[in-house]
Amino acid sequence: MPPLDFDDHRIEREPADPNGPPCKNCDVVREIAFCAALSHDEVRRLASIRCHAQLPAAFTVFREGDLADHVFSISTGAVKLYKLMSDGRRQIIGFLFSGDMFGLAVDGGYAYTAETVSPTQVCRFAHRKLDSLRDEIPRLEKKLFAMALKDLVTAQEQMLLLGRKTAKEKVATFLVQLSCRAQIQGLPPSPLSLPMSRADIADYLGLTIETVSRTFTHLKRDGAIGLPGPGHATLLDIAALKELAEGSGRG
Amino acid sequence: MPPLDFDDHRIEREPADPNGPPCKNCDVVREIAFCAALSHDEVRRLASIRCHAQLPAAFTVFREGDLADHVFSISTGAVKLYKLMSDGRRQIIGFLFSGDMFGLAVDGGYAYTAETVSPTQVCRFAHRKLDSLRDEIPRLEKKLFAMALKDLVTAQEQMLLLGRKTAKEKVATFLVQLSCRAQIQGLPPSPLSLPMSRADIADYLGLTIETVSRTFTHLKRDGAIGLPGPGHATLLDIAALKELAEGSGRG
DNA sequence: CGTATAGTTGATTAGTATCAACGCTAGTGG
DNA sequence: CCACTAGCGTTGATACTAATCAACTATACG
Repeated sequence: MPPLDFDDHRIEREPADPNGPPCKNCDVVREIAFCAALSHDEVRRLASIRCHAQLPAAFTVFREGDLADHVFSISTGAVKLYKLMSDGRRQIIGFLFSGDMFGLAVDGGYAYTAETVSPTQVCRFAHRKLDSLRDEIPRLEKKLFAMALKDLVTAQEQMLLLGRKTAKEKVATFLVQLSCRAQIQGLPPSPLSLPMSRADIADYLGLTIETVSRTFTHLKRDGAIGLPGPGHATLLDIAALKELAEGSGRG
Repeated sequence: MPPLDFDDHRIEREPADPNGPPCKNCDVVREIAFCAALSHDEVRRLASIRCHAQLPAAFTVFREGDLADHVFSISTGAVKLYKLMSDGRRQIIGFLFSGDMFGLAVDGGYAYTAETVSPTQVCRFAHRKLDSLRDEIPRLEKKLFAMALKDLVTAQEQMLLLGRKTAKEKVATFLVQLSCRAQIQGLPPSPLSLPMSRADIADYLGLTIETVSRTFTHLKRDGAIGLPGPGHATLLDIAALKELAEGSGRG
């Protein structure tokens, strides 16, 4: 159990004055995905209700069922979202990285637990304050909508993975996902950083730790990947991995 | 392959005149979930861009990857949404019933195929026309957002099912889902209508036809359900089914 | 230096999938 | 009117993937 509350890690809070000078962190805020389409003034208004924090690894941001009073945006780092069953079985709903948002909820309660994977910088927005901005800035509302839809499409893709793919296909898909994700962030597709543990990967793919480990080993023996060290992987044959991910893993 | 286009089943089209009298189908339109929160005038404007159709069973409304030009709302009947892999493996993303919407998409292409399970009445809205209404009616935008979020929460719940639940838990969850759904529609929770085939249920739960059939039989032997005939099930011990659904199925 | 944790590998088991046969119902056509 | 066929669902036998149980290594930590 993390002993600290979110606010113990709070770094700064922008002044609420909407007529003040552009905040010194506008560059950072602008990078945040759901600010990308906004005007300078709109970004400033958004920044005025924001609250920054640096969180350590394995920090629980909120738990499933908690009152959903804030929305979060990741500046740097990685976060996992998961659901638990009463006997401890866990399903990781998604891994999130720079620019991703989380914490939107229906009926006032978060639908999943959010926990940092590595040290992570986040922005926090109070739902109450964000709601009024959403009313005033239609583009913000539309952007949030688009992000929710993209999450939905991603979740549906993951349902196909969980319900119908083999272990090998699952792991290949996971690696390709991370590779694509890295490229979107302007990073190279191949020396891949894997900040999450094998247990996290297993709970994301609906497998056990052992099966994930074995499958990594198999892919390495096949020459598809390299495992230079813990927390890292090189994709040696991305085409083969993509083929596997799309369904050639049942022969 | 369905030989007919959607338009071959079109029944009527509301007049576009926003000053005309309330359309004779306002009752029907009002029932549609995403109209529920709207004013009479707003409903009329929505109705003016709507197009009704009666579709037969097993009718493909659209395919994954098709240009996403319309959003659909179910008046009566049932629809399944699914994704296919190249070798034919299928994952059903969701079963939809009266009041449910589908067809929202990102990047202009549908992310899944939509097919009727039974004869189904739907409303169709052109994205192009709906978009301008969304700009004019903030409540409509908010309602659509809320529905997308609800779909996201449902998808995440299903990810837990697919990744971590046993066959027995999956089937129990499925039955409880349908039962809750029936109650929301004002129907009794127990004599349950199962319009979808065993194959559909299997592809929804990430199982095979045989395992679904066997699991139904087991639940029947346990006294939890009754199977009076094809397409129907009675929930004899809903409490036990809910318990199973939440995770007591691994003993 | 001892301990804890993450990861890998091996042996065995178990839960579903696969393959196969059969019954039931509905629609078809003689 | 009744065989014939096709599709769906059930049941049984067997196979196989991935889980479980267990041992071991490597690394980090106090």
